[in-house]
Amino acid sequence: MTHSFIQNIQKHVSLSIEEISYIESFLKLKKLKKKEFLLQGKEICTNLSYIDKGCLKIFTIGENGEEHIIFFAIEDWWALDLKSFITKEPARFFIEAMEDSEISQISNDNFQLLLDKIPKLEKWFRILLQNALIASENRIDHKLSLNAEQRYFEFSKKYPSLETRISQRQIASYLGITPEFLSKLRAQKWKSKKP
Amino acid sequence: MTHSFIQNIQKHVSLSIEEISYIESFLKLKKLKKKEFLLQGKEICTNLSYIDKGCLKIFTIGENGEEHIIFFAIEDWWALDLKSFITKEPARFFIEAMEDSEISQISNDNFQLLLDKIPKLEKWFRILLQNALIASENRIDHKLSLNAEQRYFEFSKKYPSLETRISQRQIASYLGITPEFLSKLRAQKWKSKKP
DNA sequence: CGTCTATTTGAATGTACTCAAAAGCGGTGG
DNA sequence: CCACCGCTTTTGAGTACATTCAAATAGACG
Repeated sequence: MTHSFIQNIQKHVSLSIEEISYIESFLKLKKLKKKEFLLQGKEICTNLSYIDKGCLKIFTIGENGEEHIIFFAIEDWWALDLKSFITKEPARFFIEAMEDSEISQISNDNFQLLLDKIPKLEKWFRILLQNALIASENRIDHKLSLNAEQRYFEFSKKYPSLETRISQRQIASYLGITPEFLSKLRAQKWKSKKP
Repeated sequence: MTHSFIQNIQKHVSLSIEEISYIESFLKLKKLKKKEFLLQGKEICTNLSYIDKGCLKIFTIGENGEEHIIFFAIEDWWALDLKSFITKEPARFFIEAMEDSEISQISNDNFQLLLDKIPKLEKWFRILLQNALIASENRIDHKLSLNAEQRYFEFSKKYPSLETRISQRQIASYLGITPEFLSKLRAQKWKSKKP
C-alpha cells in the first residue's frame, strides 16, 4: 500500500510508478513524542512535514511567554513555517507535537528538486497552498467578525475531534483568549442548555 | 512596453513572445470608479483582477452592516475571492474600489485554460499564493499577539502609502477596531510625541 | 453653498483580562 | 496501586482595553 503522503498528492495529480518511488526516496519518517519540538523559532525550517498520525501546533511566543497558535496540523495535513522553508530565513514560528506523532519529512532542497523534476507537482502544491490560504482568510474574517463565544462555537464545528484531544489552554490560545475566559464561556453554555 | 501583469509573471517564470501574446489575449481591461463594486457577496467570483492602478478592499459585512476588511489590494497585487474563483461557489467576500482604479481581468475558465496550456504558470501562481499565505499568517499572528495600538503601528509600517490614501474608518475596519477608538489612539500618539 | 460622511471628544458600558486561590486530573515513581 | 507533584481547569473579584452612544466639528463632494 502506498504511503498516505503519496495518496494525498494523487488526489490532485496522477503519478507513474517511477515518480512515486522517486518521491518516496526523499521521504524521511520520524516519530515525535508529545511536547517534542519540531522547530524552534529563529532556526531555519528545512523540512516540510506531512502528518501521518498525531497532532502538532504551529505558534509564536509573546513578550511574556504566552503562546499564540497560528494553526493546528493534524492527520493528512502539513506542518512548516512556509516563509522560512521557502526563503531559508530564520523561522517566525515554533512547531511542537501535542500528541505522540508520526510524520514524513522532505527537505526544502529536495522539495525544490522534486518540483523541478516533476513539474506537475507544482499543481499539487499550488492546490495545497490554495486551501491553506482559503482557511487562513476565513480565520481572519472570524477574528474580525465574531466575539469569543462565537469563535469557540465555530471552532467546535470545524475541529470536532480536536475539541477532546487537546487541552482547553491550547484551544484558548488558538481562539485568542485566555484559558480562564474560555472556562467561563463553557460554564455559561451549560447553564443555558441544562435548565 | 509589455503589460505590467506580464511583468509580474516574468519576475518568477520566463515567457516566450508567443506565450505573452497568448496570455494577453485573455486580459480584459476595466476601469472602476471609487465606490464601485467588483464583486457582491453571494455572487460567483468569475474573475481574477490584477490591479494596474488604484486600490480595492476585500471585505465581509456583519450582522449590523459593519465592514470587516480581509485585505487591501493595491498596485501590482490581486483582488479576488479565491474560494469562489476556484470552486465557483457563491462568494464569501465583497470587493469594492476605494479609489478610481484600473484593473486587468482574466476569467476563471480562461485561467484554467492558461494553466493547462502553459504549465509553468502553475509556478507563478504557486508563488503568488505562497506570498499571500505568508502575509495572511502574519496577520493572524498580529491579531493574536498585539493590541490595537501595536497593530496600528505595524500597519503604518507595512502600508505607509495607504495610511494617507484611505480613510481612518477603513483602517480601523482592517485593524478590527472602531473608528472612534482609532481616533483616540492617534490623539494619544500626538500627545506623547509633541511635548 | 448645502448636504452627507468622516473625525473628534466625552461619558457610560461591556467584553475580556489579570491575579489569586481552590479544586481536579494525569502521569510518575516508590 | 497509591501518593504525590505539576499542570490544567474552575471560580471570583477587581481592572483594563475597547465599544457604544451621542453630540460637536471638520472635510469632501456635487
